[in-house]
Amino acid sequence: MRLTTKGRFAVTAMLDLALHAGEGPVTLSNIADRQKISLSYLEQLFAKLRRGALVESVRGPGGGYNLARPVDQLSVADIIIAVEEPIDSRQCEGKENCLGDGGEHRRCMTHDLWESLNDNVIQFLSGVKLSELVQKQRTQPVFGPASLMKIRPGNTTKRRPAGDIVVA
Amino acid sequence: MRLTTKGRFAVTAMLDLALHAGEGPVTLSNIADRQKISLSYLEQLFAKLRRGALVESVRGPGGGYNLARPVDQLSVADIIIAVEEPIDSRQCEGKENCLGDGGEHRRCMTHDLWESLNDNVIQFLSGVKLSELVQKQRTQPVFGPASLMKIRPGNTTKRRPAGDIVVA
DNA sequence: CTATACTTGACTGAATTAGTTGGTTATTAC
DNA sequence: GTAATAACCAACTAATTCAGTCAAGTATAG
Repeated sequence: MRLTTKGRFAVTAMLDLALHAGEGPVTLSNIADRQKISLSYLEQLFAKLRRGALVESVRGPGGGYNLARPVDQLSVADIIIAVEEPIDSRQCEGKENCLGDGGEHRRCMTHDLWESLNDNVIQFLSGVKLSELVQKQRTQPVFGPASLMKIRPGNTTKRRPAGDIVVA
Repeated sequence: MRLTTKGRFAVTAMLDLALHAGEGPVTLSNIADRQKISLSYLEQLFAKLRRGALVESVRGPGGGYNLARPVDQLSVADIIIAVEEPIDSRQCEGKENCLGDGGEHRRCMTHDLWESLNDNVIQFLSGVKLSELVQKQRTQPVFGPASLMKIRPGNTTKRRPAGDIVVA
């Protein structure tokens, strides 16, 4: 998984779409205007989102895009995976002979190490559903930097410093 | 936070460094040989790691790099933040007037939304310490794709599919 | 003094990002 | 049917980042 502004754009656009769901198809021009994203760039992103079966399109006047699934079944991970093409993350293509270390371990650690670290991040972002973002956005349109901190349970390992507000 | 191969290289290199700690300073040439990373690219990365006070350098013959902190106080997040320059993540530079939505909410959602999502990922990666990676690497040099899945507690929300092995 | 090894800076080709231009289809409204 | 709408599609572009090269330094051990 990669994590760039591209994914951010996509998440933003999808959140906008979710916020206006139920009002019929949403046009990309509308999203472009509201979120200040280039229309043609949005088209590229939505081509991928459509291929990934995250959105459905309606052509012609009155057309636009709809979410292909309910908001609680669409995660941030889904979106990012759909738009960011996958990463290589190994320079040994499955071979077992990529060490000059003295032979302590047979496979290079790079591969599996990051692969699993990756899985963890994906697991995490899969837990953040569009529905949660919509709800936060609706109930609290203007919020401080810490208001979404507590979206997921599971970060109970660490006490956050005093200034932070837990919303959940 | 960004997440590219650059950060991967850095994490790999730091893990290599950690694995050879206690044997005196480690040279970049050694890391380059073992991990098959270009020496000059490593130099760039370690320049940033040094500025970020994650490593200390010893010049001259017999020199090299040492970790600046104990392995249990060095997280994956520290490394990635040090080498990947920060992302913009807002197109309204703190202004309050970035909507054409009809004025429902005053600030554009993009900014705070991703900011806090970001914080969550950082929080998560901050929990993965070098010491854990070293230990996994030492006790189980060759491991399957699922062996690091359970590094962190906290993903108890979701049952993983049957094939996966939990190591922790 | 000399070899080692870190340090710095400028520079490069390739890839990716973000965006543009210019079309073509499909569908609705008139 | 024809005009308007809006998704689709392909090629092309400027700017940035990635990954790596090259060439100089400077500090230190022996």
